[in-house]
Amino acid sequence: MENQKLNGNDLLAIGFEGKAIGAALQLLQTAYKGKTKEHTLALLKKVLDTPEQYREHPVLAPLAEELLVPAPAEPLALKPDQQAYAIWGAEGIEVRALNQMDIAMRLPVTRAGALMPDAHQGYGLPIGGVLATENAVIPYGVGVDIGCRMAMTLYDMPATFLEQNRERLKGLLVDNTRFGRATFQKPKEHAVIDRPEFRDIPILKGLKDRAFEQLGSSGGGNHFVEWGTVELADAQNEWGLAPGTYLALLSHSGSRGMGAAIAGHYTKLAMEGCMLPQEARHLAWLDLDTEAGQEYWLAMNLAGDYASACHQQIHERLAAAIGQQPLARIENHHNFAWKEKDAQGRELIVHRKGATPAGKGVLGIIPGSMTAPGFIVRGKGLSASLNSASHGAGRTMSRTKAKELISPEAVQQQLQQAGVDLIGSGLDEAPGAYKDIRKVMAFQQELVEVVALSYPRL
DNA sequence: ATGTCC
Repeated sequence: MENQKLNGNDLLAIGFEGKAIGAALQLLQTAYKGKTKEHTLALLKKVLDTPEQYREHPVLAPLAEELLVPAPAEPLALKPDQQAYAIWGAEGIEVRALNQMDIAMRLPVTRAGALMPDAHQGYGLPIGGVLATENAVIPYGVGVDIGCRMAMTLYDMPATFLEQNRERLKGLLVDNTRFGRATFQKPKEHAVIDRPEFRDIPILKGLKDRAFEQLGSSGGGNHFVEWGTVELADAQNEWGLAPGTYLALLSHSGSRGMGAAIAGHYTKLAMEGCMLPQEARHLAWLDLDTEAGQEYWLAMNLAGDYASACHQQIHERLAAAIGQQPLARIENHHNFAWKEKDAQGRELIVHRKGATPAGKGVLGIIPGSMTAPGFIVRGKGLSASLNSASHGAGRTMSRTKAKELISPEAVQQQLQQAGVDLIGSGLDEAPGAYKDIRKVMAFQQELVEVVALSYPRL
């Protein structure tokens, strides 16, 4: 009798919602008829609070199962108006990259952004995009190759050393680097492989063995290791080196399969929990207060340290091979997220996806192409750029288009003209596939000052 | 970018 008065509104009042209301009302049609309303409501409240305890219950199990179904993620709307952001070298940036940045500036978590002069289309955030969010990290705002970076060591070089030792130096590169799917037969130990994250974070457990196998290797795509000469013009340089010409080893690579697997795993998680409109779906974020967000942050940092370890080993092997200690070392990553404070002292998550950190006095390396010079730069700390600069020249055409349009003969001629011995590369990395680095540097004069030029040789 | 599709 009493239960005839118990209706959906009573269930809403104690916190039931959605399909669980129907499931509970259905139960009440057959069970608990002789019980008081108070008794039944108290029981239902207990099921609502701890449904896992009623999974096996003879009567309440169907309701418990309904309560245990995870609620579908709420679709999130983009803000109607995008926040303003600064662009350097806008005339050289493809429309698709601009459109992607416009969408990123409409995310509810976005607080600031900027676009670098080498920008081009990527997944979600464009390459060359910088995005500052509040308490949220976007796995595709970091990119697939987490922690991808540049590293350079400078060596004392008698004027004619490189020219007189081309074949020997080339041989040392072939012997001491690994590209594509090749790895070292016996990888060198490194402390990064013993990090506790590899056992504390489930996804990393399965990635440790391959990470060790790939340690010290470079991968593919635009990754390289090269000998070159550095023309150091700045007498007030950080290393106290005399202006002049130095032998330089320059490397570009990232976190190999490990970073790619982390990016894939957490992007999928983010997209499941953060439903965005189709045009923004790859910008799904993880809240840093959630377990997944904190895990990604730790895994991303480990991938960054792993990428750094690979460069360390590359440079260690080649320093040993030429029997010299480096005079100076420069390193910077350009696919990563950092916790940084803005001008108001507010902590933001700054994603740089193919952008060089350029805080005041911060050194970085911006490579040109296989024939064009790279630039060692010192950041000027411009806040409108979120303390960033480009991470290279930027592509003028897609990889597919480059393979179609560029002839091997044309590349040969460019290499010869620049005095570069190429050990190996695809046409998709040909100089013609990239913008003119000198123009790109001209666009970003207010972001960085040039410390030295680096000329690729072999 | 990526044992280049689980």
